[in-house]
Amino acid sequence: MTRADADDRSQGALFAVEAEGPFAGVVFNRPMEEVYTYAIPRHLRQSLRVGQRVRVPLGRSNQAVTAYCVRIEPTANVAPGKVKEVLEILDDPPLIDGVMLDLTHWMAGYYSCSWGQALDAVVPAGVKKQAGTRIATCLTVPDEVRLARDTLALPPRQAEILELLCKAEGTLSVTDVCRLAKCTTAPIASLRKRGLIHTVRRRMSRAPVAGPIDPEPSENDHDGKAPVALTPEQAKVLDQLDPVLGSDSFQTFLLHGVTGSGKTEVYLSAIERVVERGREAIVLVPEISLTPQTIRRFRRRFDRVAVLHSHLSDAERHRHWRAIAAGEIQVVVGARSAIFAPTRKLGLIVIDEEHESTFKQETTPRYHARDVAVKRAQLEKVPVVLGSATPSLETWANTERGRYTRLTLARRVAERRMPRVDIIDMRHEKPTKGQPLLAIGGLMRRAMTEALADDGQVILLLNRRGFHTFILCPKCGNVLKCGACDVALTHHKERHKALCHTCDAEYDPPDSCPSCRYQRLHYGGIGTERLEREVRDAFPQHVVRRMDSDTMRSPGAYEQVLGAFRARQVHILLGTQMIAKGLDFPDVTLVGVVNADTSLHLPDFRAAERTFQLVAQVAGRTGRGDRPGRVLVQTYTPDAPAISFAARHDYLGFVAQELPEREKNGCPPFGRVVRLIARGPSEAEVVGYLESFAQLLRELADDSVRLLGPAPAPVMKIKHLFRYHLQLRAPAPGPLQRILRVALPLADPPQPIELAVDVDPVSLL
DNA sequence: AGCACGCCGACT
DNA sequence: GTCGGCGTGCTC
Repeated sequence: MTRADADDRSQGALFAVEAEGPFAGVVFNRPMEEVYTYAIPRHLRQSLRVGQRVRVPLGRSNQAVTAYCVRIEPTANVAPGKVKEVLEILDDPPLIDGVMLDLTHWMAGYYSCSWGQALDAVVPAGVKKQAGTRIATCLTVPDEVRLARDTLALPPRQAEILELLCKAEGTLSVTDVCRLAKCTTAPIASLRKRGLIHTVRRRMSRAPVAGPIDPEPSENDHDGKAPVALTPEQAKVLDQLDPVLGSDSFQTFLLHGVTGSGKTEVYLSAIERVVERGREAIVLVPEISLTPQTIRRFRRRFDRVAVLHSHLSDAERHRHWRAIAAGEIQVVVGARSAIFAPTRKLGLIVIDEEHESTFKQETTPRYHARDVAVKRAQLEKVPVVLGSATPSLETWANTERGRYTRLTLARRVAERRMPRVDIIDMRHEKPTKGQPLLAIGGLMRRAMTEALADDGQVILLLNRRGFHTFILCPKCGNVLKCGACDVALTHHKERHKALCHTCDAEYDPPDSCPSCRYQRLHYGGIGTERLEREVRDAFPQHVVRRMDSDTMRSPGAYEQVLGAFRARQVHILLGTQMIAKGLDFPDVTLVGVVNADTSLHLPDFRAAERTFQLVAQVAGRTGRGDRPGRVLVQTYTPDAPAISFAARHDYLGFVAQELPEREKNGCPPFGRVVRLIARGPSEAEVVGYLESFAQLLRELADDSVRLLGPAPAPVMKIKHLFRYHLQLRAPAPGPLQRILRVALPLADPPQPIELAVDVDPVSLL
């Protein structure tokens, strides 16, 4: 097929070929459900494999588009006149193995996207673009020339080059030869002309020698590979895991271990046994936990670790992918998408902090990496370990139902105690008259003074960025909002801007009310920036550092601050969620939760669960050394179960309290939710569309399915687009999937309106 | 998702 | 008379 043919629109029929097997079944990265059948031209028949990407002509214009080959079959089940030919194979070897094909097929059904879209989410962009490689012309010497080369009378340069090529290991490119023989391309061209060497176009790594995957054999490496003595609890858990590790059987474990109980050591020991048996492990952690500390721990224990951060370049990601696919890696550590790592002989999957909502992808396909991991483990016939101090209620319910096996670490390592947690009822902390409201109450301040005097370090959590969290007109009651979003603006004093945290729009802080022109706007609410100011003023002798997404913008800032905190050059570390998870600093003797209520009153059935998790997690950051730790929790709702159970380290109590609430409302884990979000520039059209969609769903739904809405989404407008949603709830996922499979193709949104389907949503905002 | 086809309004 | 708006439907 020539280029001219491909460009000629009127000759589409020329692309259809006489049906002659075998045929390739391909899927597209588009919302097209079916598998399309293409003929395989003779010259590709030997090389085409399932799991490769191909270029195929599509549509009347026969535009060449990329597709994934998902099967090869002897006969075509389509009208023969329609079948066209595969144009080109893009990958060799295939990118996707059989298990990943099955996994993506399952994802497509479960998360209501096309198979091609699921496949496209699995392959990193850098791999698709073949980043870090280029096409080079390689030179080969035919065997008869190789043997007879001494008998040939050649000019000196050409003889030299031929000798070079014959002795070289593997093939050399034109540029390699020029460099080695210190010549131009002229003698090479002459050799080619005489037919003494041949050329092959080949894709090569751009870097002459690929650098090491594991660049930093860290500073104190000596304590490295020595096995660590396990606590009796850890040893018992490992004994329970051991028979399943490397046994080719699927089983899901929940490792429920309190903060500081040594879950990571259990993972490491389990992975060690898997690696000893020649298998590989995938470890998923929330992005925020990919700290140098965590990474170092894995690198000390294993020789070949691939760490997949979000900040890898396309080329680095590609290199890692290839190394994993080549079986050169023992352990893959990474965030969400690392669940798709192309391991060769997977032996174990670990999901650390399995309750974390960052495992849910918020763009199509909206998969949950924990649930995908369980499915992958099932397909690979390997065990999967979900670890958490505060398991999600879904996972907990699965242990109660006997689907998952529960393993418990109830005690901290080294006989350390859980920290004492005191709740401070802020309703009794009266602000001094005439003074602005302070973030830190008297009790908190005193405890900080004591901890610091005792040479301890302090962590303060406040889950809100900015200086003031709202700007209000006291005359007309107007709260200043983003022009594009239905969201209150946050005042960032350092940047002299009022920011929208949803669309990142920046405004100059107004000095009068935009609606009534009143001059004395009230700036209120406390964010991390203001907390920092207050703490610096109150503790001028101590070094204070703030960690939130504003101060952590430059690469390396995170490591820098944590390093300084570890070295005790920083005494008080304050910040958002960022400081609540996974940090392990032995000298932290006080953790203060500045406002435990921030996440408690959100319109989301998981609000209580989130609050419980956050308080319990941050409380776990103290008492990790020889000294006991203490936690203070400031709240206006001290009786909220999420807070009081967290204060008592009582996960089971919280679960026993929360589950009946969920059951009453048919919320997970007592049912499945699918959320449909429509957005568009015209509110009336968005509502109209969702209303008609809801009508269709009501007609299709059986009695087990409940439909809620349409209703405005809690954040009703983002970037000038109105958002409405509706929810489908049912006891089991089956009926919901069936309804969607029928309804979605019948209810394509009209022009500018977009519809997102969120199966098992983690956020309802 | 693209992209062609088709059926109605303002222009050389 | 045509150029071009974007609604509808198909893609092996």
